[in-house]
Amino acid sequence: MPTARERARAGLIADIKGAATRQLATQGAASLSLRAVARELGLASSALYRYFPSRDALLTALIVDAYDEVGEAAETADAQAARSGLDPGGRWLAVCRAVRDWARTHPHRYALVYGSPIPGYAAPQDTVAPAIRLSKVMAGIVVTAVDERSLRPPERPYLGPRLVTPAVVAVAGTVPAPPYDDVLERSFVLLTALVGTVSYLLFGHLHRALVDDGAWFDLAMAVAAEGVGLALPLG
Amino acid sequence: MPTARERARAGLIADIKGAATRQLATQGAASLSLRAVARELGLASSALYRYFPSRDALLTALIVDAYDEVGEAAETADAQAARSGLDPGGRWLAVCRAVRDWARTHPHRYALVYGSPIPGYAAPQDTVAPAIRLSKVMAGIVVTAVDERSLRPPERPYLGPRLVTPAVVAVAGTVPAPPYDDVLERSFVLLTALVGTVSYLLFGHLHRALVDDGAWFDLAMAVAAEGVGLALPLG
DNA sequence: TGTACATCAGTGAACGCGCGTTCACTGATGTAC
DNA sequence: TGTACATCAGTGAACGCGCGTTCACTGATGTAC
Repeated sequence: MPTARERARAGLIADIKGAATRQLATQGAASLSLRAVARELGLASSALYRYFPSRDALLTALIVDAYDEVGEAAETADAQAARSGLDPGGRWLAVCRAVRDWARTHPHRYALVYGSPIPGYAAPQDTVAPAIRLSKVMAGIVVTAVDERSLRPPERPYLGPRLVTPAVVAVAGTVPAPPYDDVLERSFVLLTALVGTVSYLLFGHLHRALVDDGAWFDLAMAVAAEGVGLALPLG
Repeated sequence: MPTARERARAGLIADIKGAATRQLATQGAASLSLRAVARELGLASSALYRYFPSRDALLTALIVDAYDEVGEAAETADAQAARSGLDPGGRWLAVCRAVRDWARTHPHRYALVYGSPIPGYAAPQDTVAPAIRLSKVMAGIVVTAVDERSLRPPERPYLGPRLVTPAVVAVAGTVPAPPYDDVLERSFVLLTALVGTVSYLLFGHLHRALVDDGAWFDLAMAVAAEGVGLALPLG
């Protein structure tokens, strides 16, 4: 059982992250201010140093949390879709929508992890594991589709040398046999299309270009997945 | 003929933009500082107000220039590919590579326009026309592919109501007849996959994931284009 | 070609404000006997 | 159960620095006659 001090500490860490997150919305990550956070909480700015050794450490905590929430949203959506009996295509569409919805709800936290890098900030090793949770979900779905032979083999397979590193193979857990041996290379497109499309929508590049954002998003994910051989359920 | 004053003015405007662009690399757009720009040029900070009415106006100029350079790179690559007798797939791959190369050469200017929005900055109308130059190139290629019947019709066509606004139709110049009547909706995926992939590479999300960035980029563009029915030339 | 005047470029001080981090300190909470 | 001591939370002043924008001004360049 935690002591009163420990509980107070955990609570204040959460409060600090909450206030910092609220600041992201108005200031952006680059000008996240410890003093402003302290002000909002009614603390002396020096008090924050009891909880985070520096501004960058606070940023790292926010980044880790954001990756973890995106990853969890994706995992939950995938698990629920699988339980509902959906095929890999249905599972991936569910994941795409979950990521899109999380980004809509937390646009500034999405930008924190999938937007431009923060100048002067270098992400430490701690962010790597949370960052690849989404990739793991994607890889799991693709491998399932390969295993159950529901993935359409590529019309024009890639025949050159392997383009992904052993680290990627380790995340996926396997390299399928032909005609699916280029599937790891190909399936990164699912991720870049997802992140690219969500960013495009969120950052306003499709302002006044679309009548129905939601319907178009589903179609865009289906079109991108078609290139990988994955059929998404539509309409 | 321009007077000495006019020439000096144009030169100094270029110098200011150059110094500001150099600042982007170390500070990021959000903390672009007029005083630092003035310092680099050996001017009083107040002198900049003779050239730009505010910090945001300087930012707008940088954004317009960046969009224009991306657009011009795309237009040039497309024109040259077309002159070399390449088909629409070859032209689009050339455009993708040109955008990727420009982004590699000017990572911070790329982030300025395709990265996270700058907090507190609202892009004025002046940025719209330069921003859609790339889309126009893409639309031109797709329309050509439709016209010459080299675009593979969608396996699973989208049958619902139109999802793009009349403004988009105006940029493309036409809405093709079936089976290509959903091509405008589908072909935005070319853009989001391009921008998403370049961002992924540039912002470090594929750090240590790829053995050969260039070969994988080509493959990724080909996979995304396959979903739209466009065949890119590979290896 | 020369002069009078208007325009423009650039200065430097000022306004009012912000920041991250360090440090010696007070007072409260927890722990070992 | 009570006491002595160690640990931790939070303070407030200080260091040394930054910012955008305004304003009255000097001196140079351009223009009309």
